Amino acid sequence: MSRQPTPPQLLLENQLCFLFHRISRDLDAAYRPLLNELGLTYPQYLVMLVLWEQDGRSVGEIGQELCLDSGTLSPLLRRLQVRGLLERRRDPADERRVTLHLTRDGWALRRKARDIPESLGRKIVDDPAAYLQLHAQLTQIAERLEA
Amino acid sequence: MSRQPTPPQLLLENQLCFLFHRISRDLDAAYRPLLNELGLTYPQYLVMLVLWEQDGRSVGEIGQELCLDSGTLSPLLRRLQVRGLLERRRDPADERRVTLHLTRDGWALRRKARDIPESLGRKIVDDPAAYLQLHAQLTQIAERLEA
DNA sequence: CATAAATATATTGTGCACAATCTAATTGCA
DNA sequence: TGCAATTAGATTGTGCACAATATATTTATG
Repeated sequence: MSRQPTPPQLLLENQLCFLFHRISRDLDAAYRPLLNELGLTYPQYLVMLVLWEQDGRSVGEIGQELCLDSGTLSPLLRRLQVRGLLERRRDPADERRVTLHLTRDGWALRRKARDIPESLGRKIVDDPAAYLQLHAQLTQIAERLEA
Repeated sequence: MSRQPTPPQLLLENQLCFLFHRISRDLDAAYRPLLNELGLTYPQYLVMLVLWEQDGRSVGEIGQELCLDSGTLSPLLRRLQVRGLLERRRDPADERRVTLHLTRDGWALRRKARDIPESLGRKIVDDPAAYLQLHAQLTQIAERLEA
């Protein structure tokens, strides 16, 4: 039987990838109680961030911003629509496109979300300088992986 | 209407959390072609890593190692069993426990996985010193979030 | 010893992620 | 103009993640 000891690179504790995987789930769990009060999941919250920043974007534009395809976004957007947070309209200029438009309730939710980012940020790193350093380093890693 | 400009902390580009979310998915995508050749998904690969390191662990022990509950692990382990990579046995000493045991095929897969970690590691950071620094920083963040 | 509490795992239901496929609309070009 | 290629989005199917709940076994307690 091939029961040699496991080579060190196959040990879980040495793997950077698992740390990213794990932190991503930790963050999701940290967001959950806060977002529950807004009735949103984390990916739904991301879509709301994108629309709060610029309303009326299309499905494709949101997908590009969040690196998500229509298979993920279509049902997610339908749930936000059912909740009454946004409307979907066919773009008259290009009938293939569907644009999303926040409702009054969708805009109102922004006030309740205002304090979430800072609250979460503090859970990751305390020091603002470390925050910026890590942000820069991770941005570089993400872009490298997406290249 | 409440159409004040979005406060900066609600801007997607300023958020560390989204970077973690995004990198986690980028890594998943980077693993996919490599793991496809082994017929594994990334979470299945994590379970195999844990068992290669120490065979015969229980569902709960694996869950603790990977921070996963039985709702995720039960069906995942069943798929690995159906693939013939492991067997599940009721622990005779405690009939509530189910222990997992790699088959010959499960062990054989370790050889094919040997080069994956290094290949992935290089996609994240080139410099070994930077790898270690980031590993330490992320470990601290993960432990802080899980505290 | 009987039974209540705790523990280990499984099941169900919801939602995200992504590949593959499909439809409809638009664009390019011969 | 007419048709092929492209583009936008939706749908389907598989798998992960997690909350809530259920079941069976073990342990603790009176």
